[in-house]
Amino acid sequence: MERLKKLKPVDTLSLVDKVELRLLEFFKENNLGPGDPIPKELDFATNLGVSRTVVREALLRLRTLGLIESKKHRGMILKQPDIINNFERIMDPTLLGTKTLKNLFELRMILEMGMADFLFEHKTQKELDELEEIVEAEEATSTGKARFSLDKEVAFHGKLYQISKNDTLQRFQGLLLPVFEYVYLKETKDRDLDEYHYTKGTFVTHRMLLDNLKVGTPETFRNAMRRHLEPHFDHIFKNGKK
Amino acid sequence: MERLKKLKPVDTLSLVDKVELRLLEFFKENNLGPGDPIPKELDFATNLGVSRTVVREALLRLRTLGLIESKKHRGMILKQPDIINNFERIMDPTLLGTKTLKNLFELRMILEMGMADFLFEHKTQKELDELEEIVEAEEATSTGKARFSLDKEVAFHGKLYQISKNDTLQRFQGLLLPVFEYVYLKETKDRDLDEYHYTKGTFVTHRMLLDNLKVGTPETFRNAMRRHLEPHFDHIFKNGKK
DNA sequence: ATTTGTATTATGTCATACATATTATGATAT
DNA sequence: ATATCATAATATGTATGACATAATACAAAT
Repeated sequence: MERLKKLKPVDTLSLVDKVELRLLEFFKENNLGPGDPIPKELDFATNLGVSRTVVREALLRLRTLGLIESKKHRGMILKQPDIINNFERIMDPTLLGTKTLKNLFELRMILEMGMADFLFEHKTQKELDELEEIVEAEEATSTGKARFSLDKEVAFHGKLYQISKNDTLQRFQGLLLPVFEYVYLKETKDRDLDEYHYTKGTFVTHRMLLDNLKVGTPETFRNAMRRHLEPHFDHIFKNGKK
Repeated sequence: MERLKKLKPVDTLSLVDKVELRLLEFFKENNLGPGDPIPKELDFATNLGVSRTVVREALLRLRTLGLIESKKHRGMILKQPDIINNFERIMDPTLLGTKTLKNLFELRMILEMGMADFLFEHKTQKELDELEEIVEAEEATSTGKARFSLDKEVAFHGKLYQISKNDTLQRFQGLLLPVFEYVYLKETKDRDLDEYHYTKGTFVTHRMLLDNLKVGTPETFRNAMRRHLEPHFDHIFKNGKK
């Protein structure tokens, strides 16, 4: 009975699984890179000794992952995989678990805290002006309280990501946005941000962040951002402990 | 001729595209979430008025994205999509373009800069001890110079991510690792990190980061981390300007 | 009660045929 | 000769029907 332990499980991979792996091998063996055309489905099928169906499903997977692009009715070529794109289709807050949502919300805060150096490195006058406009529009409608309407919030922080000049980061935050909104709304239901007590009596507004971005340093900006995000940090850390 | 502008392009979506969207709608309409079983392929096919082939391809896409799990020969159920998993298969530095690589490298630095608050919030004595071990092992073999072997580097920073207690972040960094290594190696070829001149004459070692994590604050830690990463920041920003 | 056989079921795989869009090529008209 | 229009060739897209296979439940057997 004990001897059964020696028996290693046989590969239970489906044909499609195997073909997918073989295809990836094939691309590597032949040094195929983005832009290169690949053989047609039928050729793969006959050479691999499987039906076109199987080849097609394997190719479809790689296409779904963004590794292959299908020129309709003409052929397929390898493609530079688009990392972010895969997220987009599944980044639906209603389908993600609460734990993942929490993680993603935290991730966004980490990004905001960590991007300071890139902002200062890449900021331009034009962008500062645009940010200025956003803040002014905000001030015109705001009551001076801590709570902003969600769209103003999004506009301001979105602009920051844009200034970072990192496309991947920018698109990534675009994906995190629905999550942010989702959690934000849930959060503001629980308690009233207007009433929130900032540790030093004042809260850091978008205006202050902007001024800081203009004349400050990455270091001062990080500290300002930390205080700007304080309600969120507080919320996360408190809830984690209760 | 001008009137042609009014003509909006007809939907060029393939049947599979449409079915994929319909399926997603269906899940929402019926309030289906992770764990819930979904109708079988044939039922979808007859009800949608398309062949099983099309339904199957649409389902396969969602499966590839991790939205659906197929219990072999028994049926399919909705699944909590695994955000990170999709990355893993395509995160091959040789297949990613240099621009994306640069973005991802930057992204990793942003994460390291931004995670301080979470480290201080979640750190435990046990983890500090483990980090201590890592640093000691490192010091035993190191010459005291700025350059560390890659695996020590990975061990230390990997531990930090672990301390953050954010699974998504942790797995994300695991994916970024190959990119980091890839860029790191290219970087250290260009110039010698041993010779690197830190702005204040000293460089921040892992030991210092650890001590800071023990007795400092998120704020001091961020500043320490910034200086620890200074060679990388410098490299990125210099190259961007030339 | 545990094991073993059996029917059922939904997915996995196969084979074939036809539809459709793209491109190239050649035919036609001005 | 240039531009426009048919035509054929090609590879993917879609449809259909069939059978294989694995998971499960339940009956049968020891």
